[in-house]
Amino acid sequence: MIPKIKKLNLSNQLITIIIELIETGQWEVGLKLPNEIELASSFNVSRNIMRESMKVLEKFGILSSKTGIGTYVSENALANIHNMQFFEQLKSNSTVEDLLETRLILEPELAYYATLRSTDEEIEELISILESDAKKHEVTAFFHDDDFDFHFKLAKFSRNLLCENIIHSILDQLKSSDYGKINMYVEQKVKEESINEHEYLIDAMRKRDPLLAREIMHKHIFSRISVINSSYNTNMILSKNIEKNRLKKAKTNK
Amino acid sequence: MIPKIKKLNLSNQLITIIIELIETGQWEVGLKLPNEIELASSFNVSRNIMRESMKVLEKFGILSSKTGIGTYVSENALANIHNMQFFEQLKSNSTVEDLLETRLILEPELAYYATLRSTDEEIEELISILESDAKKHEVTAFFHDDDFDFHFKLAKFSRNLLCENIIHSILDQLKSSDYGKINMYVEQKVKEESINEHEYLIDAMRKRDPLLAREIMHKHIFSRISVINSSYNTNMILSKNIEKNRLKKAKTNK
DNA sequence: ATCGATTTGTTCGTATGTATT
DNA sequence: CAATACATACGAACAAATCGA
Repeated sequence: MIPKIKKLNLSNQLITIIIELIETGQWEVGLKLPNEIELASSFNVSRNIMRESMKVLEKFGILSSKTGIGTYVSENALANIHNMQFFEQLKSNSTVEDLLETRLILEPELAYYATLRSTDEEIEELISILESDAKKHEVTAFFHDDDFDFHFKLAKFSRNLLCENIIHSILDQLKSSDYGKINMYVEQKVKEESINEHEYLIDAMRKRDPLLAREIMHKHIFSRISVINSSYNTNMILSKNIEKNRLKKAKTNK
Repeated sequence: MIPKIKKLNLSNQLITIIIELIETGQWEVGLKLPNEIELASSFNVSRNIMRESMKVLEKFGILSSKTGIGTYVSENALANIHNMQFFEQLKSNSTVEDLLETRLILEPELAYYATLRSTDEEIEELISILESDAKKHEVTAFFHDDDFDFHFKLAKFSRNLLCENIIHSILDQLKSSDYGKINMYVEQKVKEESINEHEYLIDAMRKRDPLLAREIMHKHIFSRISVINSSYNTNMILSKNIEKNRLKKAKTNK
């Protein structure tokens, strides 16, 4: 095996170094940094490199620069360093299992809240998505934009912006994953089944029955996951029935 | 009212413009961009500003530059643009209500999964946190590091890295919010109550009773939220009892 | 395999705008 | 108003990596 030599560019190195300085407390929160010229010379880089790094750290809420005043370590630098690491993971490293399981956790509750908080007009919106969905008789993409829209709008109607964003990111991520590609070629029968489940959900929302809506959404996502599991990827184990196996695994791995 | 004039610096403006170009499809995914000098002149900025902007967009996984080759719009640029917006919101704009409600949704489920998936040794870890917690007889910070650790470790033991990170970010955010500061000065009685709830939860985990663990965690977070609501901030309405009022409000606001 | 063209990576010098005193 | 300190911005140049002839 030939070891891969990753040559990090200066600004990325600098970003890492500065984050470490803050994490280890050598640069305390709220600290006023020396000016750009001094900083650059103390790190032995040019001013532009210094600025490129600081620009990134500023965007992530770790540093904060004010014209004519100076640059400071942000008050919530530590929290945002973690957010940044979270972001790195979200960007590339989330497993399909984690993504699907998070949907299974979040979306039933969001259906619950959406049932309580959505307006009648908003429920009509969901119906119109479903109709445009049902009209497409051809076996098109199952995990297509309409299905995406339905789940995304429902998250929106739950009136929790944070959860809405989380779901949006997860759905985006899934679309570009293998799971998303597999879902494109699912058979017509499964597609119709899913549309039916969406219909049941809307019925529950119309009746303003949040508990029923939650239950339907849970079954819906769970069955969707199961279909994918059984037909395409046996490793994608999510079923609650086999969680005891996981438990054993965790014990033996110890 | 004097309108606030926000003078955005060039690179931030440029970042916004480029994101819009990609969102509207004018810059397609996978597109190879002109070289930095041409780009800079077409945007009427210097090459350094161009580079600062591109560096940020690269860190967010929206652009991708390779030495000697050129710069491209990333394959998952659209997903990462949304991730970036999610990040912006996470950084600063999440309401305490949304943060707490998301805990209420996630953590009971995480307790469920942690009960199924944690090792015996990991449960012991939770106990040791609790003991160091209980030892501190003085009325110290209630929402202090031990409480944080307990909830964070539990999320870790759920074996879902995505959820673990979400919870970590939320707890970080709450600590630095008004809610976090209020929580510092809660009375001894409430603190003991909370520690007891943690104990019940550990008992349920030892019995490997996931449903009970979930229920206890839900009650725990819910009661914690209620305490804050009733004693400090009547606007922080989260109780499910008053959700019907929210529903009415949503209707009338339409 | 070398050379030249292309492109990003990096540096320096200089000028401008803005906020504090 | 002037002096100072700082971030913001520009332009020219060279270094390093990559690709194709």
